[in-house]
Amino acid sequence: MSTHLMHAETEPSFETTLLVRDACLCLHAQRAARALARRFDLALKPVGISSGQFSLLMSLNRPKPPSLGSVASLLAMDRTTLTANLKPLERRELVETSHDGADRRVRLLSLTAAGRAVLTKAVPIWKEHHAAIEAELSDSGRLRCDLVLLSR
Amino acid sequence: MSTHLMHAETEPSFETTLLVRDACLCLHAQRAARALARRFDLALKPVGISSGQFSLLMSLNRPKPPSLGSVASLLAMDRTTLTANLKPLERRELVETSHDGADRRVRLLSLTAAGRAVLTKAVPIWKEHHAAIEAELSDSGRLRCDLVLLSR
DNA sequence: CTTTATTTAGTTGATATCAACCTATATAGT
DNA sequence: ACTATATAGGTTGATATCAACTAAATAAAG
Repeated sequence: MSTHLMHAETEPSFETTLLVRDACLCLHAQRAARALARRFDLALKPVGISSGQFSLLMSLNRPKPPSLGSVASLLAMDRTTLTANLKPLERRELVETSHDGADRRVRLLSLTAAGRAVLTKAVPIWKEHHAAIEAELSDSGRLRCDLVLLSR
Repeated sequence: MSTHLMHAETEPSFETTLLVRDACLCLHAQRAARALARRFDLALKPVGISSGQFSLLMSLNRPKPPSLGSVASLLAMDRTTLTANLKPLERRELVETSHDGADRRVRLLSLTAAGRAVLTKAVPIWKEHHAAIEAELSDSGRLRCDLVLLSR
């Protein structure tokens, strides 16, 4: 009788492991994200922010202050993660929060002058390093497109 | 005199922000990694492991126990992150460690029978959900290839 | 056979990540 | 107005992530 018909749960073979390791997009995305984050962390160290903080500060550089929830959604990040990420930036007074007059539940996020100054120094660094990374890829536009798809 | 010649550091415009937000592969990779992790976290919840723990357990399913460093390198993860990630798995006795007789610095990692049993249940879930994700992409092989490139 | 450099891993401290649970405010249905 | 539901956000606890520093063992240089 075959194991399939018996519904026996045999342990995954080494071959299965290799297949999963090679194929798993979740793993590959994590690996790539970690490697990229470290790369930008290092590049942005002179400015004193991490890659994630750069993305967050950038997302706050708008004409009108966005709400916490909309930024979390933009970054595909849990609301509570964003709350935590804001703490060190508020402590360093790069970001400040205010309340929406119309809807008192909403917490609006905005950059301080110091926050904008940090971005001013960070953007040229980002441009330089991002260009280097795109040069390593054959079609960065297509990759971006796929990543956006995966983010829903 | 132009601001360029003065090397004046003007604040990044909203247009610059939009460019960076749209283009930044670091941000897109983080977003995709977060979204994929959440998706597999949810799928693997019945088995009691996270997506990261699945990847780690899978990477230990080998004929010969690998060293901590080699696994960290495989996962493109800091050594010390791996040390931390092992703790809950060791506590639950899904993973155990031993020492290499030849080189006493090396810590060898291996699955316990319980760890293999968890993988046995997790692999079919992974296969199902991973197939669904690949179906959403036009060319998953190419994406994988790019992600590997970015992981170095 | 020492002395030095390299490799392997652990510890600490800061930040990041999310689920589960909770509060306050706003909106819809009656 | 009044209750029910939905929405925006916070708090807590567990795990994840990495840099900086430390300790131990090995390998290389002399």
